[in-house]
Amino acid sequence: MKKSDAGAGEQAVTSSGRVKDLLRQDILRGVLKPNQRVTLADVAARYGVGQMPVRHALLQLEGEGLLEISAHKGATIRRADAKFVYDMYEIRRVLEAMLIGSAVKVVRADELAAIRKAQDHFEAVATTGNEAALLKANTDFHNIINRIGNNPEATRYINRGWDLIHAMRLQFGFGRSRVAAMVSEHRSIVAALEARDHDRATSVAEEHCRAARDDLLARIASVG
Amino acid sequence: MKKSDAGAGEQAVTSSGRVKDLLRQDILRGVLKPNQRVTLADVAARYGVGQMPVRHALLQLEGEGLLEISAHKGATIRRADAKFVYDMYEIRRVLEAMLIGSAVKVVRADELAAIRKAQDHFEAVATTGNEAALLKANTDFHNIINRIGNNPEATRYINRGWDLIHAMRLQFGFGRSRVAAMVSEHRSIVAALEARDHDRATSVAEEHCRAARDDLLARIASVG
DNA sequence: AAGTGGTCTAGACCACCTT
DNA sequence: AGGTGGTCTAGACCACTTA
Repeated sequence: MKKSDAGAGEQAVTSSGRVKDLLRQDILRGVLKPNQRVTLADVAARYGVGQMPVRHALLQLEGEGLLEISAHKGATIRRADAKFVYDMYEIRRVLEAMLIGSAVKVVRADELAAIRKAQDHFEAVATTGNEAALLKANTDFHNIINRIGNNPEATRYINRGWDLIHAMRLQFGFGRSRVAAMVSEHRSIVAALEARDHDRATSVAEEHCRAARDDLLARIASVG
Repeated sequence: MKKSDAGAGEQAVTSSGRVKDLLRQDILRGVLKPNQRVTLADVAARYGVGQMPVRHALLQLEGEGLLEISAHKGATIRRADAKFVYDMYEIRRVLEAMLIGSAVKVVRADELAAIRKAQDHFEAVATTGNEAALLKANTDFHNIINRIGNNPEATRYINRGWDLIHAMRLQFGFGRSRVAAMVSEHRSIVAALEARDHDRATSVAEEHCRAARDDLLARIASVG
């Protein structure tokens, strides 16, 4: 973990970095809704900075796929419809399958322990009903496995733009039995990794992804 | 095709858009080499604009994965080693397999005709030995198929950052028999699509990608 | 035809890396 | 401490959108 990284979790040292993180949070928490316009003056006034750092932040968030900018017309939060959700989960499905397929061949005992620990934490959070914490624990679990897959580009792609999906998940919540299913699917993933069973690991990971996708799409459809 | 798009091929209407395209070309043609620092003052002077449009262009290119920016330290062209090439081709392999798997189920007769036409053009260019034109014809061929896969996000991801790979390909060239193999592999892809054979289409596409990867890696290794 | 809002220039400021 | 070079402010300019 380099110190100079101004990534999502770390402390931003520039104004534009701070604005970027604040905007990301606003998107995640639904303060900024899909399809909404974002003007330089508004954001600059809200956060007490000039327009330039805001513009830099917007350009970077555009690169992450969270919003769209067109010349002389400004930025709008990317609108995320059912097709977008479906497409994003399909990408995640094949990339995670690829990564777990690589991971299963090289995973070490201490890495398996870290995965199990993340899963224990996930199961603990699952009993609390705190969906924001659950989302984070789930992300952590998958990121550990993905990183062992040893393809940093793919790991980046998987998380790119995913904040939009997380925002929808926070808005629509999980289906009634989905949390319990997640726990059990994660256990299957861990078991497949421990058995170093390549085909089972990839198929279980793909099924996990499809189930998450279908649950979210059902939640979206049921609300309208 | 929207007019307001300031995308790669179209006419950029802003200074930063022009600078972005120029920088992309410079990366592609090897004027800017991997690992090289890119300073605002240099680029601004070279293209006769202020530093701000340059900075905007750099931020956007960072989002495309072509370079890295760290706060107060500036931008460097992303360095692309053998592992990076391998990883990028792995991503392309699984995403293109996914897309052709979708495409084979929905492809229409007129789309098949367009694919065949692109392949005819590719074969015509293949006889000329013009590698830049060959690269473009190859990209066009694959983009047509990918687009039929109807996952715009995935299509975007596939092309994201690929300029770095193209730059290496232009630098190292194709292996002796690679061009002929590309022609024949493309024909297999077209045949699988025409037969609407899902499994054959995905496996042929994956093999095509692996062969391209191994050829480029061999070229890189042989030069040193 | 005016208003809104994005784009660009010039210059001040300041973080980082030398000597 | 000085130099280099990225970051930010203020304001002019101009494209796009109302009426």
